[in-house]
Amino acid sequence: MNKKVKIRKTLANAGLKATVQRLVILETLTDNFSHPTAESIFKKIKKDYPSISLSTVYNTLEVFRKHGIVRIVNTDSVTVRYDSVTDTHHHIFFEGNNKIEDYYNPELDKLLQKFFLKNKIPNIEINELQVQIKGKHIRIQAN
Amino acid sequence: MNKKVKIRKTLANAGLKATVQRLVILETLTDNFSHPTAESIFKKIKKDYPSISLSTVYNTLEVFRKHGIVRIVNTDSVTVRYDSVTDTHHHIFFEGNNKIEDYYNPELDKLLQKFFLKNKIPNIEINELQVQIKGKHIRIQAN
DNA sequence: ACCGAGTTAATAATCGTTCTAAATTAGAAA
DNA sequence: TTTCTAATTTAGAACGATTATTAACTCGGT
Repeated sequence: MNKKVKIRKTLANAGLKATVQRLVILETLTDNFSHPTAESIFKKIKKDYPSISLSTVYNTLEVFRKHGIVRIVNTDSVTVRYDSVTDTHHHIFFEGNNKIEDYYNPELDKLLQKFFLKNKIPNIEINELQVQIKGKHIRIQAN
Repeated sequence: MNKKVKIRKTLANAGLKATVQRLVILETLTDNFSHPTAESIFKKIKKDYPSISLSTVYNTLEVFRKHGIVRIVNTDSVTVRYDSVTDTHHHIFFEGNNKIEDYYNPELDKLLQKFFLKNKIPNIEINELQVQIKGKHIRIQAN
């Protein structure tokens, strides 16, 4: 299925009108794996579509979040970053260059689920387990 | 060892002057397991020590963070929350009431370390693995 | 093509955090 | 104990990110 059609379908499934702004914001987000900020999404879009407003980007991202179309990535900076992938996955935080990457590993998910099934925490019904992997970006040695 | 003495020692070890403000901020933080915000630390202290400034709280927390005395807890809200426990541990995020609790489990740490030793991620030298446990607070059934 | 609810744009307001510069203070040295 | 100085604190301004407001616009159903 074509990308644009997919995006339209996502909006329709959520019961959201397919406005130009929503289409372009969601497309920007799905094309970018860098977990952009609202501001950087705005700037990227502004080039091809100068009439877009920053508040529309904020509003739209919040609407998307409420509908589970995007999620917020937890960083230790003040600004919020977005991710259009909402299924179970983890995040790699590269020290220094401020990059964030997705990390998928169903085996890890299973391992964690199993662990918390055995080691029940009282008073909580877990619905998400997410690992934050933090470290330094290194170059692989050629030898 | 007495609590106040311990706090003085922590500051001395970091090479930081033991000012009243630092002592009281660090004490507030170590007494509170609720991962407070800068603002809420400020308010708590203000009662007994009305001359404290909000910027001092911000400054001091940043100094502490740089010296590894406190760490920032990643939430998906805009405001930053602090934790005076800096050794390896995980966080439980309770949905709804906005509470955050520490979760210790050396077995989990070992499990994760072992996992990532087997499943190496290219280009990264991992120095922290932290699990975010998210879920609903529930009441245990009495039967 | 028209209508109405939903959406957007522009901008003001707010919130949390950082910066600035002058006043104060801890702690080393005399 | 007093003096000195660099470190620290204070108050408030400035800043940057986000949210709220409201009038104008538009999508999609008729």
